[in-house]
Amino acid sequence: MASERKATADPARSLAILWRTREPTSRSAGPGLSVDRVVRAAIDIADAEGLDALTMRRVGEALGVGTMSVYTYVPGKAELVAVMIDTAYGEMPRPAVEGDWRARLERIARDNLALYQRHPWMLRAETTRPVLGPHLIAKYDYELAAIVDIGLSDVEMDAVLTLVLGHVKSAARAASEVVDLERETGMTDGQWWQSHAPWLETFMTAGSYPTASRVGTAAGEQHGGAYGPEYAFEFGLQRVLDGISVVVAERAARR
Amino acid sequence: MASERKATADPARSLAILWRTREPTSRSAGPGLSVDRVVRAAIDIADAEGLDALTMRRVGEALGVGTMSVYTYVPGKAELVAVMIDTAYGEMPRPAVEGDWRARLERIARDNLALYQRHPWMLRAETTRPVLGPHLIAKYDYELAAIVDIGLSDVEMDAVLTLVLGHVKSAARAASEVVDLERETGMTDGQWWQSHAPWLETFMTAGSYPTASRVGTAAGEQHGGAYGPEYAFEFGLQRVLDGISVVVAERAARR
DNA sequence: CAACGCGGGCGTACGACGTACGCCGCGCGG
DNA sequence: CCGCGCGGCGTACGTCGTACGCCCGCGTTG
Repeated sequence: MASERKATADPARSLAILWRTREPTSRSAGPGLSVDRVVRAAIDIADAEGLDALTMRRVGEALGVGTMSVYTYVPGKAELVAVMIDTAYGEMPRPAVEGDWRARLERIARDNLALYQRHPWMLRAETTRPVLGPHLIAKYDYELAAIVDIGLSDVEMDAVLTLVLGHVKSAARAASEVVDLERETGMTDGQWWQSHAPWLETFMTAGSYPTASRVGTAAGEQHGGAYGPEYAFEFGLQRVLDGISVVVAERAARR
Repeated sequence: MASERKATADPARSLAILWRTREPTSRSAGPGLSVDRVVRAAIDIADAEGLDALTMRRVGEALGVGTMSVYTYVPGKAELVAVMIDTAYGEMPRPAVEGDWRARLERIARDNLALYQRHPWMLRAETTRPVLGPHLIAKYDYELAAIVDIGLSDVEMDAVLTLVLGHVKSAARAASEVVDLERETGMTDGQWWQSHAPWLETFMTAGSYPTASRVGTAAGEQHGGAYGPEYAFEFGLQRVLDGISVVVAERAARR
C-alpha cells in the first residue's frame, strides 16, 4: 500500500494543504513551526542547491527541528513539493494587462521564463500533473485574461496557453541544463563542446552525416557564445506567436 | 567525490559505451552478457513498469545475474539510461522524405510522439543534456534533411527542430501523465476531474475567477472525453507549423 | 486547583536505493 | 601444467523517505 504512493502526491491530501483547510494551529501561536515556514525553508534549499539537495532531513535541519517534525505540517515530500510549486506561482507579478494580445502573451511568456530561472527546481518537479492550488488557478485566470477577447473558443484559449507555456518550459529546461551542467562539471558549455567537438567530428564524418555536422557545429558555436538557449527561446516564441496570429486573423476575418 | 556524480552521466564514460569503443569481449563469446543485452533488459523493464521500477538489482534479476555483474558492462545507472535513450532513438523509422517541408516536419513530429508513447520513461530520463550517441546524431541528420532546402540558416534550422521537438515532448509528457496517473489512482482522468470539479468550483467562484472556471471546465470536459492531450498536440503542432511557414515565406519572398 | 488527555515534537528503525570493495574460480597463454 | 587476468558477485556502507511509538507540556475540564 505504501509502495504505490511514491512519486505522486495524494491529490486529496495536497488540496487540503494547498487551500489551507486546516486552521492555523491556535496552540502556542508562538515561534512554532507552520506550513508556510516549512515551505519557505524548502524553497530556499531547492533554490540554492537544487531539488536533489531537498531532503526532509535537510528541511528539518534548516528549521532547527527534528526530521520527523516536518511531517507534522506536511504529509510527505510529494505534497511538500506540490505546495512549494503553488507558492512559487503565487509570487509571480500580475500587473494589469497592457498592449495587444501578442504583447500580452509575450509578456506572460517572459514572466514564466523568469519564474523558472528563479526556481529551476520547478522544471524537474512539475513532471507530475499540475496541482490545482489557489495560486495556480489565479495564474491561470490572469493569463487567460490576456486572450479572452481575441475570438477564440474556450478550448482553443486553453490550448494556446498550453502551447506558449510549454514552449517556455522547454526553453527554460534547456537553459537550466546548461547552467547546472557547468556547475557540475566545472566546465563551460562552450569548453565542453570545444573539447569534444573534434572527437565527435570524427564520428560524424565517419558515419557521413555532413548536414548534422555542419548544422551541429553552427548551433554549437551559438551555444559556445552562451546565448544559445536564449536564441532558441526567442525564435521559438516568435514562431509560436506567429502561428497563433494566423488563427486569430482567420477568426477575425470570418466574423 | 562520489556525491557529486549523481544525476548526470559522466560524458566521457557514456560516449565510450555509446560508440562501443570497447571491442566485444572475445572471452567465452557464449551466452554471456553484453552491453546490448543489459540495455535491452533495462528498456523492457522501463517500458513495462516505468523509470522508477528500473533498478540495478532488477536489471540483474531480469538477466539471471547478480546485481553487481551489471556494472561489468555499464559504469553506472546514469550511463545505462544514456545508452537506453540512444538505443531507443535507433529504432525510429527513417523512411525517405516525402512531400513538402510541412508534411515532412509533421511526419517527424508524429514519429517522435509515437516514440515517446512507446517509451514514456524517456520523458523523465531526458531531463539532462542529450547524450550525443550515434543514433541521436543519425536522427538529427535525418530530421535536418526535412528542412535543409527551405531557405533557413543553419542556426534557424536547429531552432526549428528544437521548437517542434520541444512541443512534441511537452504534449507527450501531458499525455503520459494522464495515463500513468490513471494507473496509479485507478481512476480515469475524467472521473478524477468530475469528482473534484464541484469542490474546485467552490473555490474558483469564491476567489471570483469566472474566466478560469469557465475555460477550465471546458478544457476539463475535453480531458474527460479522453482526447484532451491529443487535441493540445494537434492544435499546438499546427500553430507551430504555421509560425514556421511565416519565416519560410518571408525568406522565399526576400530571395 | 488538580488531574487528564491530546497533539506537537522527535528518536529509532526499516526497507528501499546506488555502488565501492574485494573475493572467488574459470579458461586461456606461456 | 602453471598462473594470472577478468567476468561474476556477496557483502556492506551511506543515503533516502517515512512508519511507529514515546515523551512532555499545555489547555481544558471536573
